[in-house]
Amino acid sequence: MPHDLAGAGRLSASSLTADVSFLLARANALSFAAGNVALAAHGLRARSYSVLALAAGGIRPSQREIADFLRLDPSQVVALVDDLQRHGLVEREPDPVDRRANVVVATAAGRELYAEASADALDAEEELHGALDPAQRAQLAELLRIVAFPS
Amino acid sequence: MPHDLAGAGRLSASSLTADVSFLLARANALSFAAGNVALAAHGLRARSYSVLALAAGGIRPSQREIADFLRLDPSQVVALVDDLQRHGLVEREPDPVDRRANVVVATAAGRELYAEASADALDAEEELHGALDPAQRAQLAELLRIVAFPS
DNA sequence: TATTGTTATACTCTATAACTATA
DNA sequence: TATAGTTATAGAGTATAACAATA
Repeated sequence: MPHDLAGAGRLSASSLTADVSFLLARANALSFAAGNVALAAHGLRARSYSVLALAAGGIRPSQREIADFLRLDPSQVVALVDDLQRHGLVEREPDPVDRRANVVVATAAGRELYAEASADALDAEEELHGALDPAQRAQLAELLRIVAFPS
Repeated sequence: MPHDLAGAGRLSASSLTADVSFLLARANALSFAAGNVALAAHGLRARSYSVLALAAGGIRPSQREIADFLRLDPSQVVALVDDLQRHGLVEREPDPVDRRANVVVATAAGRELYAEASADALDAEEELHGALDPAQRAQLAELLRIVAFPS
């Protein structure tokens, strides 16, 4: 069943409608805006939330790993971790096997805030993807993983 | 066949991997960057290319329609159209039935540049989606249309 | 009253280069 | 020689408010 592009109006006839890059950009813009609204109540934004998620996951990532995974410049990670640390949500720990590297770990307060924020973020995502059934949502995630993490 | 997140390394264990918003953001960042590289040779960027695409499609969109479709603020469209017009790629025409509105149409030069640029943009997209077969690509586009244009 | 285009402004995000300390 | 983190800076993108002309 093809989608009728209800929200697109007269311009749904444009060739952009077939452009995956454009669809990706528009879907991301909606998702990003809705996510930021949901996260604002917790003093977070999309980027700081992502860093907190990695720090709270028990993986003990280095700043470099965070930069690569989130596709941020390492200097941006510095600023984001600075901000989270200032709010007592994460700590920098020296990597015992590489004294150049910092491992970023969430504090107890950070883990708690992440739990609260992620619940709201998931609610916002539900809202955004309400038109997709669970199978479609899983399929979208799978296809996006392939595009987002090319071998 | 599940994807192994080859590019994600150790952090593929993170819960972000299941977060469609995050995957959308990362896929879009890659797509956006690759697109801008491809478009730079033509003096365009993702946003100005999208405006040119709408102007070159024969739809005669108003600036307001462009803003809604591309999810830009109307004031951003002013700047983008200004720039394209300065380069002789589009013209503003008064809408005969609504004197408030400007209709944006591509010039001959604009249509020609769009043809060249879109070929390169499609090549870049091929590169990005090389891991997807045609059926998967069509499926991704269909799912993204539903998310990008909610009813 | 509401909408289209416009100007102005501030903020966030992104990109690049250079430096330091370690490896 | 290369890599992790850091600082600094400039540019691109986003968000908001206000205004004139027109509906």
